[in-house]
Amino acid sequence: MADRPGVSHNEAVRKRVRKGARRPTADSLVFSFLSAADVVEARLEAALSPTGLSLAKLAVLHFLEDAKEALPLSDLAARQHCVRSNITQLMDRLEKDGLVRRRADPDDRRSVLAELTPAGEQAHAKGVRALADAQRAIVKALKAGEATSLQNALTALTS
Amino acid sequence: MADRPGVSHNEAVRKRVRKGARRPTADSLVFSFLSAADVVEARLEAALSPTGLSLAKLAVLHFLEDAKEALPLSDLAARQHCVRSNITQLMDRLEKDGLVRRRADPDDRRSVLAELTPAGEQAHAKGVRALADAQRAIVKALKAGEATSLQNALTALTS
DNA sequence: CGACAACGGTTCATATCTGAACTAATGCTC
DNA sequence: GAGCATTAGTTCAGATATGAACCGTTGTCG
Repeated sequence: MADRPGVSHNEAVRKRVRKGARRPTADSLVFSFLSAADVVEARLEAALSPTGLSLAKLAVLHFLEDAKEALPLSDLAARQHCVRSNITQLMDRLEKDGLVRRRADPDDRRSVLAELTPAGEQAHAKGVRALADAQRAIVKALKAGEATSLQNALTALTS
Repeated sequence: MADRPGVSHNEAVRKRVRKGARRPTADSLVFSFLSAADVVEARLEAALSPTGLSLAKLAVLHFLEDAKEALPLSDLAARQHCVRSNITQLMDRLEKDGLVRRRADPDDRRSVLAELTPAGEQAHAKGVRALADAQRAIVKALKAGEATSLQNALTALTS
């Protein structure tokens, strides 16, 4: 077997799902949940890949487009729910891609502002379109009732 | 805000969930799904962290314990659903932790076998216990019907 | 048998991510 | 206004992943 591209990574543990259990055990349910999430995430990532974007990169572009103005990197970290060092690196890659620019904040010399380049705006538009298509395709697999009950289960799980 | 530990990483994009939409839109459902998975995964990871294990490491230990014999690294990659280079590195770290050993395969000089050390067996036992507790706690948040309908939705999503 | 494809592992470059340590700038407080 | 905590960003080390390139080994086939 060649190195398959793939659904992948940590999905591993999750796949230990006993077949044929009628009332799902705690571990089978939890792991099939995580495994399903990996599958879904991989599909989004795959839908995005022709645009050269990842979910992480698109998120940054999206925040900037959404805000309609340059944002401090801390702000991006807060919106991304990640640590600042992650944004530093993401920005490095996005800047190398020519999709964003770093700019000094005139009002606070500690702060660095991120802004979209024209290329960044275009990439964002493409990315959003590709993503929306993929999301619709995914949700289409659910019957109406399933979508609602899934939503309820998600709320229960994270509350 | 200090760099909070946390739930984290790519959860970012997923959080763009419109509040108060009665019939969830495709993107809100998909992103709240991925976001919920991050929360759940973070809880498992947190439950495991006192044992010094990650989900990735525990999975490897689990496969070895389960097989009751040394396994070739390719085999681990297949079970983990990941590329072989990932296993090479995971094994390096596990070996540094003293939890597994690499051994030559007498029947195939290309192959390298992984086997548990006594410390690895103990770590596995602890890890499995911690994980099971966490899984039960997570599933307990679901009502009986919710668990079943969640399972159905997961099947529909990944089929 | 000898060429060559396929396999098993490693190595390297790269992408995400975290968290700790550091620097510079700002704000607060006595 | 000097001193100190806080904030913003970066840097570094390290975990987890992918995928390409590489090297022995094995197995197959003309």
